[in-house]
Amino acid sequence: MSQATPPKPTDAELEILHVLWQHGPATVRAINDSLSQRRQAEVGYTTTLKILQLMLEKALVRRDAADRSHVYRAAVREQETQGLLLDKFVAATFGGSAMKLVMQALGSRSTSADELAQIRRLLNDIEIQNSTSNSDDDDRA
Amino acid sequence: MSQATPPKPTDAELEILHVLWQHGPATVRAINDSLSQRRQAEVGYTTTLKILQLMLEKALVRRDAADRSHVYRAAVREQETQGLLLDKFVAATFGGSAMKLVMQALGSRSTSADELAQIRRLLNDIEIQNSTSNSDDDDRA
DNA sequence: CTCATTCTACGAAATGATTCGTAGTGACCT
DNA sequence: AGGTCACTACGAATCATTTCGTAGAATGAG
Repeated sequence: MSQATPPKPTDAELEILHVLWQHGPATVRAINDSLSQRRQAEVGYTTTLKILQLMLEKALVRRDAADRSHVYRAAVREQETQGLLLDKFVAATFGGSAMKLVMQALGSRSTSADELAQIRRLLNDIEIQNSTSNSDDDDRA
Repeated sequence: MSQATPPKPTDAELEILHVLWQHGPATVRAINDSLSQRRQAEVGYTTTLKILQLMLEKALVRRDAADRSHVYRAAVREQETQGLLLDKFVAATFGGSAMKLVMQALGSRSTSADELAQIRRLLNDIEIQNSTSNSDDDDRA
């Protein structure tokens, strides 16, 4: 059981993870280029390299050092990482209430009909899940 | 328009804002006590004081210095502040997609029937808003 | 008046994140 | 072989945040 959960990525680390999640394994050079595009300004090559090295220590990424230019890949899944960050954020900002967060996200933002329908579909799925896993509780309000 | 938007509060500042939002105006002493309760450990009195002084500079709080022990009050509204933080968070973590956030928040979390109903109600309200305020090709922004 | 208590103000240490410069190494081209 | 280029490793400067210690002023009790 030496598999400690990788720690919460910082902002810069998260940005690199986004690149890796989107593009798949990549060299420092490629990651740095993506990063420079994504922001408005050039990012120093060694800055990106350094962060990747720190991420390697934290086990947020793995690397293949077979070639001279190492290839990095994400070692954490997108959904899990986002869930982890979401938990922290909800705790700090909304006192732990995911409901408040959802209300705020939907309420103070323009949401298209498509998106609303998508959420409804999700709600239905969740309700089905809830009722099938919990047979004595069939409420038809 | 000299009303610059107060900056994004840090974690410690946000925690103090929570206290102020919940309890209303309070002295440093009272705030410090609430903080110490909220966490597991004692918080140094001067630590709380210092943060409040910084928050004052940033215009996150106001203070009444009439008495010897100053009374601080929140200068930013809860919903607005949460909305600001939410925007930043969604941008950094979900690439700007509030939808992904909502899906994640609802999907990977146990949500009660009550809460689901609450969200459905909110969805209905939003759809009504959308259809009444915005009929087809009538763009009155 | 004097002492103890409580307050504010401020400096500064400790920590974490981000950035970049420099050094060293290997590869490739001529 | 010699020179140039791209790469990794690493130290260190910078910046923001959080924390606390100390000093000095006001207050109230005896």
